[in-house]
Amino acid sequence: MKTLSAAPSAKASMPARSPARSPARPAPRAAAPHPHPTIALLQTSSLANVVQAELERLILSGELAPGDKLTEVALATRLGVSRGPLREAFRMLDVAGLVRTEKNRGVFVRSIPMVEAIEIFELRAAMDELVGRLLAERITPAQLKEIRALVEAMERAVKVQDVRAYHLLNLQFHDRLVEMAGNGKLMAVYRKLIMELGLFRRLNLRDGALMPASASEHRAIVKAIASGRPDAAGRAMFEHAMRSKERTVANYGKPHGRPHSDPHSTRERQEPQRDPR
Amino acid sequence: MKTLSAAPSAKASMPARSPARSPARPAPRAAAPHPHPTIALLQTSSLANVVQAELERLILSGELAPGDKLTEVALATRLGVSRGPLREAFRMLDVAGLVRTEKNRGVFVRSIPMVEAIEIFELRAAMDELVGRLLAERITPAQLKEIRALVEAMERAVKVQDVRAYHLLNLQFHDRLVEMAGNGKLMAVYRKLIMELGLFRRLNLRDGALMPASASEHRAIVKAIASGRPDAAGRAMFEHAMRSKERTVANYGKPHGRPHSDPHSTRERQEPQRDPR
DNA sequence: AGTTTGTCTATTGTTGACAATCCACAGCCT
DNA sequence: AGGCTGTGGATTGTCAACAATAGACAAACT
Repeated sequence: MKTLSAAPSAKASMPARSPARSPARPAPRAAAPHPHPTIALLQTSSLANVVQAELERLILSGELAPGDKLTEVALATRLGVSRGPLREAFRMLDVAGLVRTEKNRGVFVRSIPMVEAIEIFELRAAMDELVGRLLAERITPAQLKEIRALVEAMERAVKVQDVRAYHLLNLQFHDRLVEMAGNGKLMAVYRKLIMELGLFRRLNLRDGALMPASASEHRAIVKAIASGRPDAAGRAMFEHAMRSKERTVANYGKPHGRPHSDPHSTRERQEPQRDPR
Repeated sequence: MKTLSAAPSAKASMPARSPARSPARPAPRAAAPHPHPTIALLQTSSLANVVQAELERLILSGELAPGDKLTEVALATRLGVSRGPLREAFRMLDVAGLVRTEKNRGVFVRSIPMVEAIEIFELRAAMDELVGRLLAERITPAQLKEIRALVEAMERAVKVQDVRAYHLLNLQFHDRLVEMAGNGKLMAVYRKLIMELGLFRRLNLRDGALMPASASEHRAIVKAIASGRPDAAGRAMFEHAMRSKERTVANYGKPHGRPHSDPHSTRERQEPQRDPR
């Protein structure tokens, strides 16, 4: 099952998305049961969409870092398209919160300031509480089994101190829970928030010391959900999200070894930095 | 430093909006204390932004109704711009959820199905719960006075059976509460959801009989917030939102006099409606 | 010397033209 | 008649050229 892989980016705007919940739209066109993948892509995605997805990937992977200026001709040349579709992709990413546009000056990769990250954590907590409530009422045994497996995988990662694996599993765990809650809008907003948090480097891993705490909270969440009590499950998830926030805030300013001076550091990383007075 | 953090997202969807409360954005460039409004607009808004705002207005006012096809040349001519900026505006509105794009077929005003409206109501409930929690802790006496005035205005509207006034006051009441909560991200997402709900006609007014219930819940909300107990305030707001959802669902299918066969009915209102099997 | 003004270049904003695709309808074949 | 095929018109997708703005550097003036 590919559940997760498609999760984080998932085509923010989505012409071709809609996994289960979208009302209809069975086949992109007519009644084509097996459209060749390339054909299907051609039918649904325009250049603007592809460019948008690719830029999203570049940004979330860190290849384009917060503050970077996205020059139109340079990027268009690099991606092999003209400026038109690229600009359309810029507009999508702007609304999605991944870039910021300054008129007549250009487009820049957004950087999420601490205060905004905190806001996102709080909002996510509220949404997670709803997730817990919904799941306590409607989760199936098969789903319970699945998330228990994720929790166990996380505990193994803790034992081996594999911070990277833990991080990915953690994302997958929460994403699956949100998805299982069965509220499409909730899921869409949640993923958008997680994407923006991806711009808040300084968060990724480091300090594996607090992994155990997080892990034990996960077990408590599953237990509360399995108990079938909406209030308890909601509270468990809310508290977990708020504690994640606290942990992040606590780490603020800590000397954090740069994750890894990435090989792309040759690129210019010019913050706009106008108005120097 | 320019604190350009001013209105992080807000701008994307609603450039010219946000009446009095917008944090700052005093001078777009340099240190111009009193930029002529027209100048300021020229400095910040490109055609794509203006077009986006105008389309947003047309859609939310109902002048462009759900299902309407937005033909590029027609709209571009009507608005006096070329197709480029118009297409960029389309991409923004697409991500914002107001229109839906089908490759090689065109852009259509989205229509929110009932199930999605319900999802939005639930999500809003979760967010409102957070709003209540936050407000119980940090609301000021002046703010309390303000929202009490709104509640009283709503009660007057109920007494006179002015459904339209009540509806607007209700929107304002909740918007102010969210704003007072002091979480910018929360506010941005909340407003986006409300905008999408605006596409869910069948909701606006009608059945003024249930106004009193809604109104009394508002008073309970204010009371809970004023009491300073986060749990109580959160619960009050959550329950209110969920009851709003129930009221809407209950009205589903009821014979509802078409709001008003608007004068624009001459326009084609062609649903795509392909795939007729 | 410091400040202001003028010019120049790189980059963005906008437009119009060209290519590709879809849809409807007419004509042909069985 | 019924269904398939091909053509025509309209609309969208993409591109490249043109106009406008911002930022930087140099010259001129006080």
